[in-house]
Order: sequence, then structure tokens, then C-alpha cells
Amino acid sequence: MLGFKRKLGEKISRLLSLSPEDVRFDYPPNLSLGDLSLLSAFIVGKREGKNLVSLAREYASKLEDLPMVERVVTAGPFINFKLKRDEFFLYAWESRDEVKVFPREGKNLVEHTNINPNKAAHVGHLRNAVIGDSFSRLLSVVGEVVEVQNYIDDTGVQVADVVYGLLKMKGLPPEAWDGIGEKFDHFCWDLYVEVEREMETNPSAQQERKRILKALEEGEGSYSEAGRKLAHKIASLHLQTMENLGIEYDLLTWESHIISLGLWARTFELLREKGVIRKADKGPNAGCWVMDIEEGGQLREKVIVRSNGTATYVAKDIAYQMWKLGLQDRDFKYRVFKKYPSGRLLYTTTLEDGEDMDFGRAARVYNVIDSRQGYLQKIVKEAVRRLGFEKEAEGSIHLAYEMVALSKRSAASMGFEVDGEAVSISGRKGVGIKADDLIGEVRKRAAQEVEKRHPELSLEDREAIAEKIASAAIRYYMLKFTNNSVVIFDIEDALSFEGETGPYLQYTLVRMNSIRRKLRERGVSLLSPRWRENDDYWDLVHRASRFDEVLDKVRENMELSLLAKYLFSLAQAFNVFYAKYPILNEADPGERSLRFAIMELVEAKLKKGAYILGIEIPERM
RNA sequence: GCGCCUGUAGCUCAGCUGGAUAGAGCGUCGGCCUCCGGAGCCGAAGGCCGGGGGUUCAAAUCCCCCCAGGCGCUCCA
Repeated sequence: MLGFKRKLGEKISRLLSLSPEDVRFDYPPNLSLGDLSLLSAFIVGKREGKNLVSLAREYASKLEDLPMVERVVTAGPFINFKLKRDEFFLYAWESRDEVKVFPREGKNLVEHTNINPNKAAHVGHLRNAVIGDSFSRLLSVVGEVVEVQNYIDDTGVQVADVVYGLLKMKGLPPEAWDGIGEKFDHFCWDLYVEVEREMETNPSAQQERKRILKALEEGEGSYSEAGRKLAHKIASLHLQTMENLGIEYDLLTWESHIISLGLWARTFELLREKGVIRKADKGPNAGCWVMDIEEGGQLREKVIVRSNGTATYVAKDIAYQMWKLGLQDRDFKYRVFKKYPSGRLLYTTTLEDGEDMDFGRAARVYNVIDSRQGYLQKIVKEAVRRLGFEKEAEGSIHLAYEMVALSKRSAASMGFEVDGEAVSISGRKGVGIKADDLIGEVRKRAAQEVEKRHPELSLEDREAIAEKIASAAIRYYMLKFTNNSVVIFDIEDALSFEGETGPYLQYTLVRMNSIRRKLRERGVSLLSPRWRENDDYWDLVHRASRFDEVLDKVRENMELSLLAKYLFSLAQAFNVFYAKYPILNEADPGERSLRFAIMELVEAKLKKGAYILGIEIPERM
């Protein structure tokens, strides 16, 4: 519909002498009113103070020879088009695999996941990674260049804490870590909670943590080595967890490398030169380099460099953002970190010998971070702008989403205390559901369902199917809520395979596969499809044809839930169609062929959409 | 105090850059396998769209006020 609307819009704009902005379309709530509505009479009439209804009539009378339009009818101020269904259907069917969204110029850098490498990933991290991954998939489906990065803060307090716990509290030197029976990141999950309790009451532990932190930042000594190993081990486990959900990356960037490369030093100079920051000589921030931020009419100083000369988190983020935008004059070296089964290569930045690569230098940088970081992201963007990089600042995009909390029911079932409606996830307190545990539980349930339905399959085959179902269930669950909505994570809902879920989409596509297979087995032949008038058919064709528009809107609004909802409603519409109109069992060859073609049209959209959501389709389920 | 977000069916949520009759899933109740896969389909019950005012031909949607809740605003990351 997107390509068609473009053509139609151009023609209308010529016929009515309207600017493209005044030619806006919408869909009637009911296809009996028309297939497409033109809203120009509202827009122009309102602006020029004309009678909307008579303007609509005037416009309608001038609209002639429109492509694929059979009739133009006005309904009050609405100008409705009834399309030539036979022509439109053929056009949609023949081009069903094309995506007609205009790709934008330049590279997109999508940074997501970014989990502190000191403990297991939890369901909150899953939301981040799934949104980031699906958004990157969408950009590449519409034909844009995408690079996915995962930034790892291997020099932060969180890593220092667990280094302290392992070395000082557990007496486990790095050589002993591989011998820990439990999965290492899960072990650290519990340990981190112990460490946090220790830190609260033990000043000497705090002192030691400071020393560890300093060593991590300087990159020297045994503490630093332990920190590096910890971060590396845990990050690798996170990668495994994400791979279970089909999430892959192109590059790992390590905070310690950013420090060594000296990106900050250069940025610090620039910030001073351009007067973006100034040294505060009085007040509570005396001795610090600060940036003046105005918000709600209040002037605030944001500390960028502490009075002891060290850079704050935002400071480093500004420097790193500059690198992503190609505004740094130095670059990392790179080497391959691992090769995915898909063949995709995951690179890592490195301090040792490595290749020169073309990472970064993006036209648009999407930072996928929860909305709590909104203020800091705003400062980073503002700093880039004040450095004189207006265009790059515009390309610095915060893909924000709300956090994940645990539902009362889920939290209580795991033995956490519940006082309100929901419980915030807290790594420090150990409150949360580990991503691996969730994946394991969903797989277990899926395997039970598969066994019930397909006892004839081998255990191995059943497990493989269960993995795909589990991944689809989790991914869909993480994407069905709008970014602005706090996800009250409920394990029972997430485990569900019925209704608005990932498995529902899979089931629909598996059913289509099955129909196709039966078609071959029975040797049913098909004719080239010819349209026959039927409102139910048309509704499905019309709905499937809006796919491109949905992708366009998702890219614009960075709102994956739109796609999830759309695909669900399309699948639902197909299932209604399927229940009412047999395909293979239809005796009339013309009718049968048409129904099959409609299925193919819907299938093409569902498949592409499922790919974007990261949902794989098993042969059977 | 300042900023961002949220309040829609019993529950979880769509719809919000104004448009035609406010939707979905779950749950509840009742139906549907002689037939392409019942993880499905059909039907029913269920709504002062937090409250009040305003703008408009038109408001769940935009503006203002109020109420309720979440998050952020550290020389933490």
C-alpha cells in the first residue's frame, strides 16, 4: 500500500494543486465505506475556513483517472476511494516479497544489551536486547546499513564489587573460577548480593573496593587482571544467553579500551576549546569542570570532570558517542571474537595487534537504554550539539523504553517481599528473574506441549522445536508492550502460548506450511489466481497490504509493539479466513487457487514480520 | 521544587502527530473436529476512556487545573 499510496498521492497532488503535506490518507473504519480515505478536505478546509463537505465534493469531482481506483465517493468531509480489487490484488500478490519502504542514507549504529559484566542477565536486560535486536533487524529489512554494538563496562564499580567478593570473601583466585560447579554468572549473581551487604557495614571492604576500581581503570596489577577475566567470562555467558534468543552482535566495545585509547582526553580538549564546559570556581562544584544545563527555567551545573580531575560517566559517554559518530581522530584495533553458526562474525576492540576496520562513523546512533537514562542521554546529545555538530546531534537517538518490574504474583512465588503492586528488579538485592531461568522454564513447558502433540518425534527434534517456541514466546512478550509502558513481568503470562503470543504467530505460519505440503502431497494443481468478489477475501488482502506502512511507522517511532500487534491481527484475520474458507478441500479450481494465492500474500508478510521480531518458524509444532 | 512517563473492560494492555460504531488477549459463561493442524474458530457478558474545565464541525486523543502512581534530577555508574 505504501508504494501505491505514493503514486496515488502524486497524482492527486497534481490534480488538486495541493502540496504533498496536504495529501494525507487514512483508512475508513469499515471497508464498506471505501478502501482508502483522503483527508485533504479537512486539512485545507480548516486552514482556509471553507465548508468541509462542499470542499470534499469539489475535490472529488476533480479526481479522475486515478490508478487502480474504481470509484470516488464522499462521505461528509471524507473522500473515499474504492479500489479496483482485481487489479490491486494481483499487484499485491505479485510484489508480495518486496518491501517498499525508502531506505535512508548512511549507516545506523544500534547499541544495545550493555549489561554490567558482573552477574547473570535478568528479564530487564532481555527487554533491552530484544528491542535492540528487532529494531536492527527491521532497519536491515528495509534495506538500510546496520551495525550492532554491545558496550561492556569492564572497569566499573559493579565489576570491582564482584572481584572483591571472589578474591577476598570467597578466597577464589581466577584459576579457581572454572572449577565452580554452578554456572559462573549465576554464582556471581548471589555473590554480588553478599558483597553489597558486606560493603554497607564494612569500611575496610569499601577501601579495598576503591583500590580495585583504581586498578581496573589503570589496567595494571593482579586486580586488573582478575577484573578483565571476570568481565570476559561473564560477557561471554551473556552472549550465550542472547544467542538462545537469536540475538547477535557485530562488535563488542570495552570501556577499558576506550580509556586506553584516550578518547576522553581529546574530547576534554574540545569541550574546553568550544566553551561547552567551564571550571566552576565557587559553589558546591568548585574545582569541577561543569556544563550549564537549563531545565524548566532553572539553571543547573552538571559536573563533567570531578575536582580530582577524573572524568564522570557522562564525560566518557560523550567521548564514546563522538567516536560512534565518527568525530574522533583515533580508532581502535579489532579482531574476531567469535563466529556465529549463521556465519556472522563478532568482532571486539583490542589493545593488542589487530586489524583496522570501518566500525563506527554512523549517520544515526541508536542508543537502546531504559528511560531512566533520559536525562544523561539528553546531556550527551546537547554536548555534541554545543561542540558544533548539529547534524550529528540530531543523529544521536535515545531509543528509550520503560523498565521491567516483577508482578506481585511472580515476585511472591519466588519468595520476594511484596508491599506494592509490583517489585522493582534489583541486582544489588538479588531481586529478579534470571534470563537463563526464564528461558529454561519456557523451554520446559514448550517441550511438554510438543511431546503431547508429537510423541512420534525424537527427543532431539522435540527439543529443537521447543527452543524455537520458547524464544518466540519470550521475544513476543518483550515486544508486545509499548516502550512507554512499564512491563509488569508476570511469569505465567510469559509462559503462555495462547492468544496474543509468539507461538500463535508461529502456529499460523506452520499451518500455512502444512497446507503447502499437503498441496504437493496430494498433487493438487493451481491456476494463476483470478480475483473473485468477496468482502472477506478483500479484508485480508487489504490488511496484508499495509505491512510496509507498519514498518515505516515502526522505524519512525522506534515502536516495535506496533509491528507485534499488526502481525498478530493479520494472523488472526487469516485464521478466521481459514476457518471459513477451506483451501485444499475447495472443489472449484479457480476458487481454490485464489484462496491459496491470498494465503501466499499473507504468508509473505507474516514471515518477514516474524523475522523482524526474531521469531523462527519450525516445520511443525 | 524541576523534568519525563502513566491512569481505558475483573486482570494485562492497544488506540493518543484530533476523524466515522472505543479494540485485543487473558479470565468467566455457552458453542464448534465426517473436513486443509483445536497452540485454532464462533458467540455472550463486561466501559462516567482517573476527575473537572476549555479549544473544535469533531476529543480516549490537543490545552489548562486537580487527584493517583512510576522514574529521573549525586564530584554513583
